[in-house]
Amino acid sequence: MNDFLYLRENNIKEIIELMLEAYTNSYSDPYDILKKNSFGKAHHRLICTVDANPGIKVANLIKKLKITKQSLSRVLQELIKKQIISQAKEDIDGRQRLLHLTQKGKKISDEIFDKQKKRVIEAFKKSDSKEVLNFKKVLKKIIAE
Amino acid sequence: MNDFLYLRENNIKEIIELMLEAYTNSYSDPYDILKKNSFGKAHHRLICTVDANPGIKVANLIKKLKITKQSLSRVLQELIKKQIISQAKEDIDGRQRLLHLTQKGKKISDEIFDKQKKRVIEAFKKSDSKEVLNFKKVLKKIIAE
DNA sequence: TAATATACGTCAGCAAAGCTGACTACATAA
DNA sequence: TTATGTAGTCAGCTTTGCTGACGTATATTA
Repeated sequence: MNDFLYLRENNIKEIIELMLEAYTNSYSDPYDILKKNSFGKAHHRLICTVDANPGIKVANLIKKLKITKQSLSRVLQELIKKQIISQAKEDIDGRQRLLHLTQKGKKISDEIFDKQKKRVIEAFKKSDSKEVLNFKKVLKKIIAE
Repeated sequence: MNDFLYLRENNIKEIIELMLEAYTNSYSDPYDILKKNSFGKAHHRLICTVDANPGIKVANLIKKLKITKQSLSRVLQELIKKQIISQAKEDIDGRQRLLHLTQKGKKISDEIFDKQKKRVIEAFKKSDSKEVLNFKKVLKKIIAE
């Protein structure tokens, strides 16, 4: 099939399943914090994405999360009302709304992150810097089209 | 905070968000194949997991996917009826059901995989074997408790 | 052997999170 | 001024998750 072992179909298939499992595990860890705040998985993904992309536009959020604006809106408006996320008009193009975590939002995001990071830190502690660097590099390449 | 750069909070947070994005992207690629077969995301995850874990028990599937047996059952029974997944009694413990993809199931899983693998192959082609090896190693460490 | 525990399946109902389509409000660009 | 682009909303639907209760077959244990 292919000269490079790591490009063999079986290896790719295995890695695709590992990504599912790693994601599922990582994003279920902060379950209690989310429940305490009456948040679900949709809120979780939204908070994480806004935290990692401060000032993101609604349109880009939709692209990243791959959901419709109606699905996003239901959750986003809820988080805006609860003052977890704030929106501000973009200066140059006044149609766009730039999203940020509020102070309150940052606090909750950090609480979520504290639970979520443990698993990753444990994994990274058992790895050397080169491995972690390569992990991140490949992740980014998978995301890029 | 920490002596090791890769253990800094900001890096961990970024990586956790990259995992969300990589998963979201990878698992949305075979959308057309799934739709063609009237399958949703739940079917997708189930097929991938059984493909990667032939002979898996229902109880272990529930643990891996982190859903209830009722949620699993709805989708699983549908795939059994459509002869995508087969179940067989375990020899030693007759209560357990071992799950496998049928021939038909393998065909569909491969169709899904063909779409899904492209993104990963592109990423791996831009990487060297060491990077891919480390990517997989770290993924596994994140999964392990 | 009889009681209990385990693995799986099922019924009913509910909640969360996704979807489509149609429409409005406002801002920008042509 | 008109057309296009960004965001928000209403209505209704499907999919995917949940809880609780119960049934059946098989193992295990007292």
